[in-house]
Amino acid sequence: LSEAFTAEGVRGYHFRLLAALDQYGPSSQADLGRHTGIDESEVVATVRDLLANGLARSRLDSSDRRRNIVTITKKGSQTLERLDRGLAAVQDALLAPLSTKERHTLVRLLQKLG
Amino acid sequence: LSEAFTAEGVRGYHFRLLAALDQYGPSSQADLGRHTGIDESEVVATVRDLLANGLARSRLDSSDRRRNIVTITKKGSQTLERLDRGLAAVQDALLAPLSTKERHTLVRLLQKLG
DNA sequence: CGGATGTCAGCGTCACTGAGATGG
DNA sequence: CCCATCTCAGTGACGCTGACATCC
Repeated sequence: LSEAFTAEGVRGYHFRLLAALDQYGPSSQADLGRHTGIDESEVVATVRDLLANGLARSRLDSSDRRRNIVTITKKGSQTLERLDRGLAAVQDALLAPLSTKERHTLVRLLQKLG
Repeated sequence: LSEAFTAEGVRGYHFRLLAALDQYGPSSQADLGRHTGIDESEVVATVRDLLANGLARSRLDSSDRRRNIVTITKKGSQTLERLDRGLAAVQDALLAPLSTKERHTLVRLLQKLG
């Protein structure tokens, strides 16, 4: 499950932040925390990792100097794509015992829970 | 969810070990690890907590002096019962959005995955 | 000898708390 | 003054690895 993550030198937090950056575009760290549910104190360290690995870059918001606008890089997008493919493969293997109809039912029931 | 645990001064590992002791009776620590899926190195520390809190007691197996036979105490059983009731309440609240039929379906689908 | 048991030390991830500095 | 943002330090639970001594 996580061999794809360690192969990319990435943890779950990195993946979730990359996915949020890809989905919402350049975001402040506070927004990243809100979109991913990751605590602000964790976002700080995780963004720092992404910057160090060239998966994202950041600049100060000129109109609000508190904000750190984080943007995904091309390298980050490529890494995210590989992680997405690996995740899809793992999910397929995990859900293999279920038929297509059963998968839909499972998703529906789990969504009802929250 | 976990307020019932902290109220008893207990973590998930404590609960799982108490439940295993209640279900299987006096067990060696190795057996506890196998029954609960908790790593041996974690069983060691967790059993030590249970002993310190009077929730379990242990003695050496006279026929195999490597083994530590752990037994649940009356206090441990009472604590387990309270935890069980608290857990049942939380589960009921969590599954409230589902009908009885839907709960059965969910359990069946999840069992297929595991 | 090989294998099982118990113990210990350590690491990594996830999740949270509290505090502080800066800026709107 | 109040609030948002960012940063840092620390704690706890969970899960694992490697090592070691003891005993069967």
